Amino acid sequence: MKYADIIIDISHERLDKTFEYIVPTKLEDQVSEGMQVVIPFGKGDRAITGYVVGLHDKPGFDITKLKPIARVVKDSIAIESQLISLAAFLKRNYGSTMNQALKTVIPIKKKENEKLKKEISLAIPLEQAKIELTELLTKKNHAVGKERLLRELLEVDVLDWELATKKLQVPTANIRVLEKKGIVRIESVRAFRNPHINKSAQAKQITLNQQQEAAAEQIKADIDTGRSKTYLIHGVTGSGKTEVYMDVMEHVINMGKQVIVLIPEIALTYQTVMRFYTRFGDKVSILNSRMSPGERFDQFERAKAGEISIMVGPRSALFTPFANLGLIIIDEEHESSYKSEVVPRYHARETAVYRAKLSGATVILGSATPSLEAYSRATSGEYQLITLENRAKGQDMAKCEIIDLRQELQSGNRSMISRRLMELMADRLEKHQQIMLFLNRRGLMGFVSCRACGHVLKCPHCDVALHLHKDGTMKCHYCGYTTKAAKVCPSCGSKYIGSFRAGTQRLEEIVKQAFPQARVLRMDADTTKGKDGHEEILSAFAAHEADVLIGTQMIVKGHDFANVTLVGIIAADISLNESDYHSGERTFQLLTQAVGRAGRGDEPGVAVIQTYQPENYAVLTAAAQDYSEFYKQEFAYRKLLSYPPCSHILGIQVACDKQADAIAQADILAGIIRQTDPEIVIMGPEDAYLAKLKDVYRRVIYLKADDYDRLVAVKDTIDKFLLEQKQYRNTTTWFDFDPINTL
DNA sequence: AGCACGCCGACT
DNA sequence: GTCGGCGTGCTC
Repeated sequence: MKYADIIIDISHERLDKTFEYIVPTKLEDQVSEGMQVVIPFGKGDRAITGYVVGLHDKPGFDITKLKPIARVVKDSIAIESQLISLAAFLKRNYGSTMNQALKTVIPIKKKENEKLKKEISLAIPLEQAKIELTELLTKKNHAVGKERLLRELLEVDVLDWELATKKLQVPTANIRVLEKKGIVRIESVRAFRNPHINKSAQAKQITLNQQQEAAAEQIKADIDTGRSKTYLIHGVTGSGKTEVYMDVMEHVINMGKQVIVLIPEIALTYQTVMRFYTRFGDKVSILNSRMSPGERFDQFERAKAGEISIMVGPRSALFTPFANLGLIIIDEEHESSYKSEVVPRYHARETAVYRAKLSGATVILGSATPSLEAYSRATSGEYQLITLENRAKGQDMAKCEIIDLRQELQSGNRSMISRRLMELMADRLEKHQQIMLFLNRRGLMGFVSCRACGHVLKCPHCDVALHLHKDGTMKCHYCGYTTKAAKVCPSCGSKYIGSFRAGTQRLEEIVKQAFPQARVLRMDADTTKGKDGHEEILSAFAAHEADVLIGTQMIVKGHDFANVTLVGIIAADISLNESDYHSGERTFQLLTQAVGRAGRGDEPGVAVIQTYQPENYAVLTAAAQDYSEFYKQEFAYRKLLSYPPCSHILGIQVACDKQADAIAQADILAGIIRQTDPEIVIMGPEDAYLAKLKDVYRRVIYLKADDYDRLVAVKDTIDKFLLEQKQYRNTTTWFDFDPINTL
């Protein structure tokens, strides 16, 4: 007799353990580790799905209480044991239930999303079929449907079920009868939905330059000796990291192994995807967030079936069920989208390294502005550092000018655009070259406030400002609360109340005013509403249908515009004023990327950085395009204040609809932490950044420790306590290790 | 999570 | 006397 350990598909801490079931003899050859099964659970034996995570011959529980597995879920993708250990890794290192971890690791199984295509074909030789047909015609009132079907089958080998029933109007009963007689055969074929069909593009021969060649050869040599390593390719913008990736990818694929390529969500554009298609053709599959669960499921099935060898996609593509994974590439490794925002809040970089270890695969991280985490590991020798110092085609990096906005103001210019930038813009417009203006402003603009007393109108359910919409309403972007736009200030009664327009919108007006002849495109949340809004604006700009492109971060990522010779950064220090330890790093990355947009073609580029803090190290080092200097200073700062990567942070959030309970529970947890690890640094409990969201109050506690495992230990202690405590069961607690966004 | 068991209040 | 409130406990 076999016994199975099963994780049940209910995400609740109290059920977050394995339950043992008997494997019925008739299911013994079907049940394996990773299989999805249906089991009777609880008093009423209600049918619940679960995942088999272990099998053994001896029962480990009171045998009289064991129930048998009901059935195996049909068409489920068995999670390989490797992915189960990945789930265990996520649970341990990022905090979640095993069920939540398994769900992030396995493809969403939705049977209704899986289209089955039925096909009809002849089950007998052609000659015999002809006889059958003539026999059929001798009958007086013979079924015309059958006749049509047989005639068609004499012509073609296989016939689509849909085609037969809809177009040929053959009644399904007729087909069934023919099947019973053994004349035709009906087969179900899975209809895969591959989102991209365009194969017209031609692969062009790519030759690596010396620098790229050296990088690729180094990695390939290591792969050949069978030692899996993690590489960080630090290559300046335009150095051609992608060519290096592709060269190594080809090598790995020729070895019969598979490759996962992670790219940031925002870079998942047509161009990026096409580069892989033209090089590798049908071997490539793409995952993106716009795909339906069914489409994603299909792609994972294809990967498991061995139909593809490359999966390109965002964070979640990391869990592609490849049997023989040889390489994981993480492009733009520093991007924050590699950190999950839902439990388990895993980081793709660490998780990729772990998955690679499990299957002996190699990891390549690439960035022009590596994260402090990756770069510090590279300098310590944990990762292999590869540097690409020159642009692929030998172009010079753009020249940078820093404009001190304080001086600008002193000399009477109150505009968003400095005189120097104006001057350069006029020059470029005259030369018919293109300009990009970059306003480094995140979200929260357009809120409504009173100009008399400064009162800001907030959502009654959330701790955030309401946004004014064009239809005369005010909306909360977090919960959707909508109300009529206020005419007077609810606080002081003043009628001088209004919203600030988004910065990009005002910038557009200023540019149009100053250069009435210039064609201006604006790219922000307002102008990119449609599905391909992004793409449309960018390709219009690439086709030189506009002279000036104005936008937020989204315009600085990934696109090559050969004719852009001037990049203006309107306010470099806005992101510096964000109150978390990443602000310097984020500013440096954004500025470097923005500067890197200039001078991609033959003409040299110029970048103008406008700032109120021209002496700031992030601004200075970005202007000088000096990563190592930036790294040196930023690392010293992190070291001094014990921030990652020099130390680790655990954010704990307690949420409850009753504010008093949230506060009380957070205090209790803080007490427990003090007890279990008196040495650990505790900050808080305090209100979360959004203290109230959808009428739920949130408290946060931050812990700091040099040793990650100490934080894991605290998490485990809290988990255990939560399981045992009876009070405050109405609160929910979750963890965020090394958080990227302020909780 | 869901369901049963169980011990107290206001009802046919 | 019983119906039903939701507190407590358990689920292989």
